[in-house]
Amino acid sequence: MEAPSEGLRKGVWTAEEDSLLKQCIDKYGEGKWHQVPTRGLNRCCKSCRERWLNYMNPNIKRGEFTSDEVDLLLRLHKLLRNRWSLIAGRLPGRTANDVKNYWKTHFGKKKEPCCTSRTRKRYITCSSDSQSQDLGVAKCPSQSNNGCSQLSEQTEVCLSQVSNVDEEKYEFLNSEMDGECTWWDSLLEQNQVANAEGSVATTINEEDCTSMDSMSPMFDTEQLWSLFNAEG
DNA sequence: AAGTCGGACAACCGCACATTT
DNA sequence: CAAATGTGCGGTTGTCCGACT
Repeated sequence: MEAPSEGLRKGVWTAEEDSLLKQCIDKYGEGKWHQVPTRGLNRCCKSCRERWLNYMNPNIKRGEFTSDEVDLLLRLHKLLRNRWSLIAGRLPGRTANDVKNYWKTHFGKKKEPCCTSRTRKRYITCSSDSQSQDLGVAKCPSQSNNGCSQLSEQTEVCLSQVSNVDEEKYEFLNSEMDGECTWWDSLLEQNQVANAEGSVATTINEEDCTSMDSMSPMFDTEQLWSLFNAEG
């Protein structure tokens, strides 16, 4: 199954290893991870994959999360829970690891983001001229060819209300999320009406939105995103 | 100035799923 | 159909570094 770990390097990647990895990706392309360790890179294929997907991939956006990204992240987490890859798929340039780390850092500990007296090295960006314009819309990983419109209007609605003050932002986001069930229920309700004639039906319409974990295994995320799109 | 604390993030690990043989 | 292999994902850990004492 997994490659034997004897003799394979672990820990922080060096610039030389990064360079070797990039050469391998250039040659074999993404997805041929088992080829990489054969190119003089003494790392297991999984490590190579992670390094590329989480750090070296040119599509990755570094730096602070913008306010609309945070807003979207909160909404998506409410809906999807810890499906970090799905959430990341809706945040262009962000990886599942990024999203996961950000969530745990800022929200996972039930910590008020501003209650600390320390000035942290990273902040939630709340500028009114956020990068939302540059961000455009999130793409569907499974529909990466043409992408799809994602929550953009809802996000803009939120953005228009986001304050430059962290406390206000946090409270606002919380209040927004408190209304998420209503919004979600409404979304499902609309879909039910739209599908009343017998077209594709969602399997989650009976679910309380606070208990997504108990969702039917038949739950189809693509249907969910189509609902998102239809709503936005 | 030095030591400590804690946040942020990169990387590791184990498991599950998909694909191939 | 079952085993082997490859890949993806989420949870956890380790390290770095800035802020504080």
